[in-house]
Amino acid sequence: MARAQTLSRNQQIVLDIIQKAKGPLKAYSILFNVQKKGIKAPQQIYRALDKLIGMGKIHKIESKNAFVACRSSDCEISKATAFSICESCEMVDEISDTKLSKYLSGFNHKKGMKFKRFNLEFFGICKKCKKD
Amino acid sequence: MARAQTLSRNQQIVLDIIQKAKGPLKAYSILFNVQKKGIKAPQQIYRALDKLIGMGKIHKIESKNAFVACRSSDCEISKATAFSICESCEMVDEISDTKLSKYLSGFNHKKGMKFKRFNLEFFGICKKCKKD
DNA sequence: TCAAATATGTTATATTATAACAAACGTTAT
DNA sequence: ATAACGTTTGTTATAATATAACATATTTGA
Repeated sequence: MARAQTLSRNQQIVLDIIQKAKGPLKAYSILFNVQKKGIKAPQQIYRALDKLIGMGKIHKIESKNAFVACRSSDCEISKATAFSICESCEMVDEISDTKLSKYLSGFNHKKGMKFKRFNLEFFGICKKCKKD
Repeated sequence: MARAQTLSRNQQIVLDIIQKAKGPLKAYSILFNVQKKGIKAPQQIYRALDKLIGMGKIHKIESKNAFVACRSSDCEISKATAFSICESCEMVDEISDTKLSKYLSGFNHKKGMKFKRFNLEFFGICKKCKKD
C-alpha cells in the first residue's frame, strides 16, 4: 500500500506547482516549469502525476489532458469527481456537491454493472467570460 | 451550417467501422483498418471523427481517447452523454437514462455558471468480467 | 542490517493529434 | 453552363501526450 502522508521529492515538486497554478496544467508545461529543479524527463513528471492521482491529491481533467489540485477535502481517493469547465477561458472548478455526489454514487445501471467510480465534466461559459 | 444528413465518403467509411465495432476504437486503429480503402493519413481520420462528433453520430470516450457510435436516438447533437466503462474488458455502454439526463441537465453550479453540456463516465467491472 | 518496496535518472520510442497548403468536389445563384 | 463559394480530400511534416525498459539509489520495516 502507498504511504498515506509523505510525498517524495519529485511528487512534492509537482504537487506544489499544480497547487500554485490558477488553472489546469499539462504534463509538459509542468516539465518545463520544473527543469530548474533538476527534473529532466517526462517520465519523472508522469510518475509523480500517477502517484498524486492515486493519493487523491490531484485530478486529471480528461477532456483537456491536464491536471488540477484537489480542492475537496473528502478526496482521499478520488472515486467521485465532478468539474465545471469554461469553454472560453479554460478555467476548471471542482464541484463538491453532496447531493450530486450521492445521486451519482447511488446510480445503478440497468444492465447490472456496479460502479466503483465516476468522473463528470460540465462545460459552459463562466461568469467572467460572459461579461466580455 | 453542416449538412444534416449526407455523409462524405471518408465520413461514411469511418462511421461504418465504428458502428460495426464491438467496443471503442482508437483513431490509429481506425486508420489501420481503412488503409485498404485508400485512406492513408491520420488527418483524414481525425477530420472525419470531428465531423461525426459534431453531428452526434459518434462520441469520444475521453478517458480512453477512443470513439464509439452513438446508440441513443436523441443525440442529434451530443450535449448530454453518459457512459458505463468496464475497467477490465474495456467495454463501453452508452447510458440513456432520462432521469439521469434531466437531473444533470438541470444541475446548476453554485458559482453561477450555466452549463451547456456534460459528459459523465462511470467505471466498474461488468457482469461478464465478474464471472471470470 | 539486510531484504523488499519505492523512487529516481535516463534514453528511447510509442501514441495521439494538429498545422499548413494545394487540389478536387458540390452546391447554388446567376 | 459557369463562376463563386464552402466543404472535403490528399499529403507532408511536426507537435503534443504518454509509456517502455533498464540501471541505480533511497527509504522502510521486519
